[in-house]
Amino acid sequence: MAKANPARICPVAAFQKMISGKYKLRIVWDLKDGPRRYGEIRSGLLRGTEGSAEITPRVLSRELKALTQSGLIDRKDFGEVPPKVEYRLTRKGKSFVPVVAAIRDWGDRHLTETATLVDAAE
Amino acid sequence: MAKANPARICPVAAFQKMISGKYKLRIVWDLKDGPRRYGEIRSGLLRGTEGSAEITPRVLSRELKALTQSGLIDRKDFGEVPPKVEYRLTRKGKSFVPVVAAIRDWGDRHLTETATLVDAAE
DNA sequence: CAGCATCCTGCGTGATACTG
DNA sequence: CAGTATCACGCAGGATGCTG
Repeated sequence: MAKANPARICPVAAFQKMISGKYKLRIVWDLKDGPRRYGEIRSGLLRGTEGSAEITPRVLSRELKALTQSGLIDRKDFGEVPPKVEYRLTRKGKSFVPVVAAIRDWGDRHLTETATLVDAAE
Repeated sequence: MAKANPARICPVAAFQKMISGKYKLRIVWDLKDGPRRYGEIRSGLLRGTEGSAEITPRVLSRELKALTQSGLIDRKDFGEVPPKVEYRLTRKGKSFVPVVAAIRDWGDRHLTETATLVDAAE
């Protein structure tokens, strides 16, 4: 705890900041099975997104960059000519997967359909 | 692996939607110890928020309303004169606490201080 | 294929003032 | 005390078009 900061930052707040954006969590989840190319990630994100407008490169690019900066994923650029780039989880990213799993798990049980009010009765 | 659903909404997306907003997660966390009044929640949120501008009533009110609609918390209005309102976790909300705990836990280990790039090296 | 450059828009968040 | 009402603004996020 060599953190003599005036106001310790809340881990939850930091988390929210880190995964802010519609796709970050899903990207991490997608990468849990191994490295994926830019296009693969893009296609993968289309499934499961109801109305699903195509995710624009600008947005995806941004998310990937942010995730890279957060240290969750790693960008591997294979030489040149037809561009090929792979993204994969870093150690930190892998350690994060269980958390996403917990989120998915909970979401599966309490969200995704009827939910919202069902067991709020208590 | 009951995964036979057709146009299923992604649980992760649903989760993100549900906890969108800077304070929702922290509110839930705050309420894990028991019911709290509006003002208490408000004060509680100030601690830990670095630059921390006072959270405006408008925002807090909105978050609380959203959480109520999500079925995570419950609003209990004691009669009238001087207004007293308590918020507490519903069953669903309580079931959500462990998830937040996981998030906090992970955040404590990988965020909150230097982080960001430290072990991205791998 | 894997992006970047520009423009545009909605909404989340904050500031400020008022009320039952 | 526990909110609501208005105004204002930055930024996430989508649409299009271009490139090495």
